[in-house]
Amino acid sequence: MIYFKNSEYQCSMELTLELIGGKWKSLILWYLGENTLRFSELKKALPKVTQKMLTQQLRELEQSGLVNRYIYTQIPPKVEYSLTPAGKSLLPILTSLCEWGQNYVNEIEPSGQPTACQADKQLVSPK
Amino acid sequence: MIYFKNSEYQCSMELTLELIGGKWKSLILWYLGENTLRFSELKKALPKVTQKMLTQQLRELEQSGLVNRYIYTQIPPKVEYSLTPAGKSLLPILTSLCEWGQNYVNEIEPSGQPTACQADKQLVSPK
DNA sequence: CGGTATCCCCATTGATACTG
DNA sequence: CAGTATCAATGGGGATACCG
Repeated sequence: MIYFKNSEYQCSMELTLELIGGKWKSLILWYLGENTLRFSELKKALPKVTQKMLTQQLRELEQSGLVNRYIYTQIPPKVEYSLTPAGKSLLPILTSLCEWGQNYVNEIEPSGQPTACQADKQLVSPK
Repeated sequence: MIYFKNSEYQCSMELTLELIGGKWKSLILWYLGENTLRFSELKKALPKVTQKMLTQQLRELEQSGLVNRYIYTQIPPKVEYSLTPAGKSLLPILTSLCEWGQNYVNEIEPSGQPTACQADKQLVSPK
């Protein structure tokens, strides 16, 4: 049994899922990657996530120390998000997961269009 | 954009999360590991999951081709679950996630008790 | 034992409006 | 622009009962 932040977990996997198992968390971490993105950029990259949800999940990731939040005190406001070292340390694993998903699709449906992990992300980064 | 099973996904990560992002799916895959477990054993290993949820998540994992379900036609019934090759191919990544979680805890709370991934699982396997 | 089938609640999420 | 605040709705998930 693991005790952490007033909760108990049966195993490390359960704890890990508490940190990144939220509905959109892995996806947010993945799209942040090595980049620094403004809130609106993140919102555009994740159109299926509502503003409310995005804010909420970002706050939790921030509490967990996986995401940095930098506020420019100006009007109109500007807020930038990036991964902390702890967050970045997760990226290799997320890459593996992504590749696993690609292999899965290719084996189930070999007819499908070729997919590429990095290409996915580049679709959203250029202005 | 990736099309798969009548749904469209923005990237491979989104697809992967569809497969294993369910509330308990990663945990189920993790506890199955290389083992073959009966429904009741799985239920005991995951006390926080209700029978309904466990059944439901297992069905979805089965549909996705990650879990085998073998039914002994006898009374009382006996059903055994195990990972398919596709499911097992995920285990190294789950192990990495687990280890990442341990490192995270140790860095945030160095005072904590030593944790071990494998030890976690052994707690539930003996009788 | 390993499930369905029902009922039902409340937590998560969405939609909308407002603000520094 | 990047949020909060509020209210409303939906469906995820719990509890219970029953079945092959």
